[in-house]
Amino acid sequence: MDTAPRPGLRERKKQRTRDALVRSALELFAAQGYERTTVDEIVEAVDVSQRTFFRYFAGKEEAAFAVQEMTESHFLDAVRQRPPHEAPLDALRRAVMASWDTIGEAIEAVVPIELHMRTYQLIESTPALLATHLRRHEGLEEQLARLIAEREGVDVDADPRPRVAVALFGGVMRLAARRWGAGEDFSVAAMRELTASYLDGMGPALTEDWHTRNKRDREDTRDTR
Amino acid sequence: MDTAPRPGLRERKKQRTRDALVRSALELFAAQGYERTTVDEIVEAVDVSQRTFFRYFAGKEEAAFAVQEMTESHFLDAVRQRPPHEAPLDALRRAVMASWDTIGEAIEAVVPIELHMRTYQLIESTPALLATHLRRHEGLEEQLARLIAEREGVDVDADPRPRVAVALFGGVMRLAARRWGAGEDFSVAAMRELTASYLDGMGPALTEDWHTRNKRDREDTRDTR
DNA sequence: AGATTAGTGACAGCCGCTGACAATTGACAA
DNA sequence: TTGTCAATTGTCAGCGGCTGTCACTAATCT
Repeated sequence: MDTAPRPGLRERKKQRTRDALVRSALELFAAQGYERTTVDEIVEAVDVSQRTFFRYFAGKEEAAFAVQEMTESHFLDAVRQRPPHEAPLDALRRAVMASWDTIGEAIEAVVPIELHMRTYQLIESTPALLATHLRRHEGLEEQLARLIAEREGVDVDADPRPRVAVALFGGVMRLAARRWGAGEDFSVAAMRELTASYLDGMGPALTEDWHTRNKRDREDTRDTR
Repeated sequence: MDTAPRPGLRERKKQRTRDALVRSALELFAAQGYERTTVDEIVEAVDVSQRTFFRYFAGKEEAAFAVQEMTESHFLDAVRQRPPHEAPLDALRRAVMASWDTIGEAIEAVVPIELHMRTYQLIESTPALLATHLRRHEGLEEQLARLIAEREGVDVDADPRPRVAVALFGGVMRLAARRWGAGEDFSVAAMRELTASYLDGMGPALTEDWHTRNKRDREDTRDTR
């Protein structure tokens, strides 16, 4: 399973340069904001040319999402490792919880976890980064839908249920993440609590009556003209 | 309620310039793609300076979303007009259906509807535009959540149910929109059908067993360590 | 009509990003 | 070791999005 015997000097050097660029970028972003940080500042701190930066990253944004990328593929792996007898939403929920317990070390190899947390806050509060983050999130949902469809043995393009389930799950996850970022407690434990509580709220939100209102017969809503 | 007696020459001129820029932009985007269209091309077709373009729009993107902006506020109005006795998800569903029946004229006043449709396709297929679209979508969800919370008389920050309900609804709506854009039939009727069918799938997706599997007892999933 | 104010055009300049080409450096064999 | 090849990098030039500044024109106000 270990397919990395000796990366070779060249490869190691590349990895070091890349990590240094990510670290330098995230530090500068956290210190002075994303927009106010120029690529020239980033490369100057690592002492490489601007052209080199753009050989490692397609754009300034990609550097900001380098660590996110790691956590996402880690989560996907966790989903793949769920036993097939678990129901879809159950497997997703357990995979989230499990991946948070083991992602720490991988992150720390590149940047301090605290910096990663601050980067997440920055993404949520910077419109340009938030937009890209949401697009990436949707890409992740697409991959999740295919995984779920495979688990359940259905055709992801013919059967809407995998995508619907993942959309519900993803929507609630984003809600929890947003609230976590807006709160005070940035610990993993807090995130875990929030996520569990929001996931528990999915069912109740679908039952139509919230306070004292009686259950009413749902007439056909297809056409209101 | 009509607070627009005489716009004045100056105001009318501004409106015409703006509409011309939007039309010119969307036509060029549709013809040659978003990225391959420069702001210089857009302003040349309207015969104004590049500086003027950036006085009307914060960026090239904003011109691409000018019509979307109209449809979104139209939908919000439709939600506000739903009678308060309707359950949240029911009101949202009916508001979508209702707003589609009346948005046509407002769009046509600026650009041909067919161009608006093509623009939507373009947004879905252009990564940079898709990202911004998703961020706008989330902004809309936030406004929806506040509306729903007000209708139901709950505190949007203390009670998670409005946001959860809207997240579920919004996620399913995006799914339908995405599929509509990927399909063949770009009529409003097709969109209506798709939306209804996806909304109907929300309930079934939450019930955990999809094929022959028996309902299993949900153990506690809060902690898997 | 004259004063005021809003909208515009022209110009200069920053920043993200890319193509092209030359220079450097690690990988591998002779 | 040394020479060759290929990968990586630096330098330079340039485009497109976007902004600040300032003078100029045209609509509005008195």
